[in-house]
Amino acid sequence: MSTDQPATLRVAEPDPEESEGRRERILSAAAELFAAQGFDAAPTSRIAEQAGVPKGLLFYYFPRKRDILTTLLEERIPETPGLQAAQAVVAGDPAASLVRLADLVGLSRHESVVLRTILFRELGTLPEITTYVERLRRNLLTLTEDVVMGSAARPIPRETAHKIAQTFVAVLLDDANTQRYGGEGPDLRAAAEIMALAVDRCAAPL
Amino acid sequence: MSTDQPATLRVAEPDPEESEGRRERILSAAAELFAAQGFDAAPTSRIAEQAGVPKGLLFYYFPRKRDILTTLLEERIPETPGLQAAQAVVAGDPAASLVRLADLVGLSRHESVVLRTILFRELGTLPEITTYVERLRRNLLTLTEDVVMGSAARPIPRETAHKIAQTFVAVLLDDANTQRYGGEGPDLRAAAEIMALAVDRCAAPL
Amino acid sequence: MSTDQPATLRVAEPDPEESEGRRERILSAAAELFAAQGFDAAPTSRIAEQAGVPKGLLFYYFPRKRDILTTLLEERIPETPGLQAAQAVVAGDPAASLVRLADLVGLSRHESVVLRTILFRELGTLPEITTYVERLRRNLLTLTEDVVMGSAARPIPRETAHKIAQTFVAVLLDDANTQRYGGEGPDLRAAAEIMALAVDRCAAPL
Amino acid sequence: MSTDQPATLRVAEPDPEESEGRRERILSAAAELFAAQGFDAAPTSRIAEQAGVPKGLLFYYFPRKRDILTTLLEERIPETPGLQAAQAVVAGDPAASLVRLADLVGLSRHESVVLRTILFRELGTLPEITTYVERLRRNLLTLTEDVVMGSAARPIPRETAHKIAQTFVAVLLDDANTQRYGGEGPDLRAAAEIMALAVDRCAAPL
DNA sequence: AATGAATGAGAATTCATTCAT
DNA sequence: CATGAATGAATTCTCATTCAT
Repeated sequence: MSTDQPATLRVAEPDPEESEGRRERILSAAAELFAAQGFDAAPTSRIAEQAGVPKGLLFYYFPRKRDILTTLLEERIPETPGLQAAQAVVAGDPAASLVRLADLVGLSRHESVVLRTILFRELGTLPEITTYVERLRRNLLTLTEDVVMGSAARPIPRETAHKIAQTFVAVLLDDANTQRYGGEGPDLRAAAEIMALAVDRCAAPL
Repeated sequence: MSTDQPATLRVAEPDPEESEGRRERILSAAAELFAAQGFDAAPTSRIAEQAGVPKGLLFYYFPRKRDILTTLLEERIPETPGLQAAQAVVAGDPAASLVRLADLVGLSRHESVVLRTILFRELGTLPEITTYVERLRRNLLTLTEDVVMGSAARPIPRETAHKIAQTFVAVLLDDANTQRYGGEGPDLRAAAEIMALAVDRCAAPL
Repeated sequence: MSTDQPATLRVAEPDPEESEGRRERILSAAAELFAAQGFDAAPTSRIAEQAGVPKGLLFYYFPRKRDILTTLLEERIPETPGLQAAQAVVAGDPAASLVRLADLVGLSRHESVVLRTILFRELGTLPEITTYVERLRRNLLTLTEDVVMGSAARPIPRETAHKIAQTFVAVLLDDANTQRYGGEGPDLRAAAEIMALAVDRCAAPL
Repeated sequence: MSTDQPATLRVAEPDPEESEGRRERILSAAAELFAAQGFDAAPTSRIAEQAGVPKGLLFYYFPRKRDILTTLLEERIPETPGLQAAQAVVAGDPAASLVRLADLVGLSRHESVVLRTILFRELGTLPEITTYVERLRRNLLTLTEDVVMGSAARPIPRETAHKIAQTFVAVLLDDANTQRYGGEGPDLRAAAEIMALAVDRCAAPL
């Protein structure tokens, strides 16, 4: 009885190496290496080695090397679908709202950084990547625009909100891009404050 | 007779193929190919072919392949040295000034795009590239800050100018990055207008 | 309850896919693929796929890949055992007799062509194949010689009949070989007529 | 002076291994191996080894493995172009003429046998091979027909000559095919005699 | 100074075969 | 009996780099 469930669990995940599942370990190792050296420069043999699996297994799961990359896109990269503008809105405080939004989309969450690095590096080599990045920008645009509209103390023209969104999304993406190489990027909080000033200025009847 | 051979030498330069100099042609061909397919995916043989020079010559001028890349960085990438903030300033009109600045630094001039593409793609692989991009950002920051300060109708705090500069430079760089793959990036003019609103709001005594 | 399972077993055979038996389906698929692309170029995985059986089953029935080939030779290639010269003989008409013989041995029957293709292609790689082809030629020689002797209007020397047989069998085999690639081979009827002329000439007292 | 020409020659071909030229040695080694084990089963590494050249050189001369095969076809396989029917004709003796023709086309000359082996084996895999074999058959047909017409003691109908040619060419090709595996093929002399009988029979007014 | 033939260290990928279940 | 996940040896091919001339 006490052996029932525990036994299964104990046997299922016993080997520390097996804890993640071999297919997943290949994906993780590949993500790490693609990010560090680029897709072309990362040999499949190294991926297998780092994942601790035989070389043949890579091609059992992913017939061609690029399938590893596209699978990474499909399975590992978080979309922003569930995210609602309302979750970020701090009524009457656009600056705080935008900072919160940035936090929620989490482009700079560590786990994301590795994948984002691959994304920005390999941009333009695979159509899938271009498509993904374009969709990401569009999603962020809509989200940001809604947050700006929703958090403004007084109503502002949608057109202005749109321009602000364009600006802020660029900052968001430039920030993500900067993190690829650990450089000093834009200050998200500062940008949010500037956006708030613009909101304020344009809302004010003057 | 003795004049015969020298004549050939004298004529050597006008040859259209020779017009640019073989070393330069190698660099141009490499730039094109690195941008199009990435550093790793561009074979030296293709570079030689496209440059119209024998393969051996590549390694005569550039002992290792990566030397072509670093030379490209050193010799071909325009710095922003001569540029003075004053050249961009349109007194009293921050928006126009920023647009003008963007134009002057010319990150999106066609010639630049090729090199920028390489830069952003190979970011993180060569330390030289990281160094260059960081310097570029710093230069742009200073320049932008000065332009904002110089074009504001009424004085604004330097701290605010700094934040605006951070924001606008991010937009500038995100725009440059977008051009790598021909995607739709931020609208520079819109961003400039937003910056102007912020300047206005913060300058206004309210 | 106890009838439940057995019922399933009883129904097992009618399944259209099962109609031929899985082992037979493997052989058929292999024959097709070996003929189309050659033994080496036909992967076992494709054979299994085309046969609609799991890959493991191949090696259950045929421990090594070449066992599929040898089994094909043993079980699928029609010998000419039952065939009697008398069945082909049209008395007094050697030409018609030879054409009839060609028809009876049926080297060019569609089903045979596939196997013959493999045979001629893989000739020299497996000793079994060489043996088979040599036996085939000998059988055909005897058969043809008898048909020539039996159909000649007037008696001819066995030696001449032997030479005619050698010639006609060569035509038969060259014809079979030609069908491998769908090329235009010899005209069997024309060859038979020529043989008849020779018979006639040598039988005639002049 | 005396050192001038001889020196060059002496240095040019000194190494016994170099005597044939490396590119040629690759082709010879490949021919041998393709004939012995088939195109697919002969690894490029073995070819290089047998030719005594580094593996990379194969791909320097022949970018893809199949280029070795097609080059063999283009450069090593003797066409029958210069051959004139007249060269084989022994007036009034069709049998001798046909034997002589067989000798002149030399399908069974040792050097040819290796290449012919490849040809017949790989028939159907490369279109170039099919084309070549079809052209060969056509050339032989014309040649044989002319020899038959030219050597007949008394005139015979061209149609009959054509049928005889079809028959004899089939024997020729079957003979070549047989030599692939060292089996016992048709007797060319016997076939020639039979052809002569047919010529005789059909020329005779009876 | 210039060149192109040559090389060998890998690269991605394939595939027959094994074996635990 | 049957299976499909797993493996590693082998294969074709690429390419930066060298070097004799």
